[in-house]
Amino acid sequence: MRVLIKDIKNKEGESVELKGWVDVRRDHGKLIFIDLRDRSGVCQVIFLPSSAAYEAAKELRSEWVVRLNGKVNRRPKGMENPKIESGEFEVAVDELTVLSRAEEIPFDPASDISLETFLDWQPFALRTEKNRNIFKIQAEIVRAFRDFLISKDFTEVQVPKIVAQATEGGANVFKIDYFENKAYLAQSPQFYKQIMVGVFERVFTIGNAYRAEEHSTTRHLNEYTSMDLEFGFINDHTDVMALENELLVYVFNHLSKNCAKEFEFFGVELPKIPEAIPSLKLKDAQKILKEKYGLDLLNEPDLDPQGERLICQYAKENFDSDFIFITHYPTEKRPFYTFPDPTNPDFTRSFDLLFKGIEITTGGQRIHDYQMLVDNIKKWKINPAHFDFYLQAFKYGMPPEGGLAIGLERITQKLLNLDNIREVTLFPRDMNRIDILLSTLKNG
RNA sequence: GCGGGUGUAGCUUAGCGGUCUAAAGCACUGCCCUGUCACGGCAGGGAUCGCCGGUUCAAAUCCGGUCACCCGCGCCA
Repeated sequence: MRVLIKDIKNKEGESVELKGWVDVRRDHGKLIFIDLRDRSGVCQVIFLPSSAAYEAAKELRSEWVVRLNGKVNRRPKGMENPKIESGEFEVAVDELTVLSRAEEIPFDPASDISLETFLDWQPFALRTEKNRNIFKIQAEIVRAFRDFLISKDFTEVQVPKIVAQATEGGANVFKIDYFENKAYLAQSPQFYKQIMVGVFERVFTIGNAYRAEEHSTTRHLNEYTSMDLEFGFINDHTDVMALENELLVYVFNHLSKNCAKEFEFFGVELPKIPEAIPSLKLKDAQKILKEKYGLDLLNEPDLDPQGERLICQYAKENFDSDFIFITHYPTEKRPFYTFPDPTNPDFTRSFDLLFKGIEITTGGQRIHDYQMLVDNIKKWKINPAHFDFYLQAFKYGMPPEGGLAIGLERITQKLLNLDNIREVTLFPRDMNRIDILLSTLKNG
């Protein structure tokens, strides 16, 4: 029976079978050490000249996959390795089977590589400790998001990614051939999650969203993971903000419990998240930027990247918060379904959440009144006939509702203080690359 | 799309007009090593310095073009 590496500490003196990858080899001639890696951790195994496996062990190289049998021994005094969980023990191997050989590895997994090399070699590069940690943390973010919402009586739904209409305007969409017709890749699950509020009252969905924007930045992807939620019977957008606040507190608590080792690896602390994340109206944020930092965006409908960075700095200095809500974006800047502020309809009951200088969430209250939606669609000069399907949900009774979306890769990136969003994306799609460089297809 | 930057062994980098017949660490090959843990020691293989052209007695090094990638901006999660 196979034993996992993390469990060998309970098997002292016993003969165990281990399976895994050769992490590194240290050949001392008469004495060969291998660091063996499996899904649970790393341990040292030792081959002595007296072992039947000794000759075969001379052949071993990095990333070979092996099965071995040996006895778990406590390491000699002074030979413990405090850096690894199994460091007080080692396995003296007497039987070795090579399950798979590996070619010479293309780079040193313990050293830094360039982003380009990482992307070129992702199927192998993801095996490094750094990358296992990144994607373990990301998986736990998703899990915490899901667990929290389920505990709040939300229902998870799956929604299509092929859509008939270029829904939201603004961002560009990918056109695809759909039999005899054109179709598009969804920019967001927006319409479907709203429709599902009429069914379940509270829903969430985690899935890919597509943006055909020709940009090359450290925070954009053409395919990203959107964590969306939407729920009914709200009073206004502040209910959505309050839920997100509670959600994030839950997520970070979960991470501190389940990913302490991984965060330690990156040398980062989890951000402090206030019980009430500070909030500014866009206009007020713009005034602060002008007065405090001399950045004049007063006539802009939004903050620019520098404005986002500065207002986050302001939040850190004045509220000791890595997070800040910006609310009340101009009506003209937001999609047609955004709920206007009754006290000043030029602005909306909408918000962005900024975290360490970038936007990680957009959300708000939506228009739930059928006639108001239809009027708005006309005002936005879109053909309401294209939205008949969506509008059914509102025609037949929709409670006041709202929701939000969190960019999974962005929150992961900022949490770990990593430079480029592609470092936290499995197989990122950007202008130049779909796994392989598109330029190599052009030329080859 | 616009602006800036970078391209030197498999990887990470040094060299930035002559001393370069291109250097180092890791990886790879061979030999040595019974306590290493990114083991160590000795030896070796591996690069027409992204590509094309120009300036010069002389170009990895300067200039122009080109290709590729990276960063910033618009836009956005």
